[in-house]
Amino acid sequence: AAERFRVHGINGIGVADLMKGAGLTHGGFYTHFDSKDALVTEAIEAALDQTLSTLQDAATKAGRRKKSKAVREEYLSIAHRDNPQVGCCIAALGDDIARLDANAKRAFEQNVEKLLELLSDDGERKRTETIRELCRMVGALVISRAVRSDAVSKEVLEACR
Amino acid sequence: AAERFRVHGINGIGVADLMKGAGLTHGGFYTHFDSKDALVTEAIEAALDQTLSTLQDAATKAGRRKKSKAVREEYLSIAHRDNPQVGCCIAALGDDIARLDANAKRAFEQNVEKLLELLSDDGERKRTETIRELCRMVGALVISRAVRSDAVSKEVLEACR
DNA sequence: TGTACATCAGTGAACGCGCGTTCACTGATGTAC
DNA sequence: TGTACATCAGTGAACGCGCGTTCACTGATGTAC
Repeated sequence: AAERFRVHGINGIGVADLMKGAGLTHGGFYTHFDSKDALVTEAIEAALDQTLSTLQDAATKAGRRKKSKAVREEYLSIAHRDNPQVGCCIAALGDDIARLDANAKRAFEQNVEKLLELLSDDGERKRTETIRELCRMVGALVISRAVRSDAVSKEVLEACR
Repeated sequence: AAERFRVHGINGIGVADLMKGAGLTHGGFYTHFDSKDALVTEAIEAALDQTLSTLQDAATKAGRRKKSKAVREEYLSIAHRDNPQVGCCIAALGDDIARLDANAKRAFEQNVEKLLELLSDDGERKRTETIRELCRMVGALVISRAVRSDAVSKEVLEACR
């Protein structure tokens, strides 16, 4: 579900399709979740965590180089643009999350804080600066996915990288 | 429709509701549009134009000050955050547009180019720099709307302003 | 080890509902003579 | 000016469909004695 929501949007995929994707019939869904909304909340939390740890891995592998640079390059890669199903929720579901309830927004906010920490180079950079960088990264990914020409899409990613 | 789509998302509002909002019944819809998709395309084009001209007005009123600064301040205002129905489509519908067909994406891309021009201070700033600024603005608005606490939301807007 | 019963994830038909779309019809307006 | 007809935006019932959700039932597994 965490993958499908990112690809199709929250209203773009239903319970029956999700269960089919899991190799089950739709009826059994409610043995596991109270409602689709409950699943949405859990799926978003899972997706946020998953992408965070991908970026943390990129930071760890960076070795002596600045962590923020490694994170930025991973985030603004063509691979990230082309694989929203395993990518950042802020970029893939930001608009949907803005319409969700406080629970989803709280999880989202906590994730934003963790990303800011990851971009801070162990406290070396100012919070204001890391906020700007995160915003730039998110905006770049959204625009690079919504633009028609591949040239402009790549130009946007590169400019922000 | 251009307003409702920005508030509820493209899948979040239907033909019948839109027609009711116009004071009509749903049946007459197809006298004016071939399909909901056709309306979506036209509505997005209209919304893009509308927000562009709001920002152009802000630039014009700026007088001697840098236009880009005036645009940025208008874009990253609390008023813009709280009124998506008349605000930027990139931030309100970016995720949805990424899932639409080439027509919508072309209109979107043209609008991005116009915004970049508006941010260029009559060609004074480099394209790379204006791209970065646009991405930062879009990301900031998306995040400020999806975050739970008002304090963090305002902090994000202010950091990018 | 063997039988009886309880548990419970999963099935699949069915629920009411709203979706996008179609269509026969209405009734106000414009045009022709 | 008055009558006859054409046009066409808008109406509202109906279409098939997929949605989220419910529920009686199945059948595999675990537990008790």
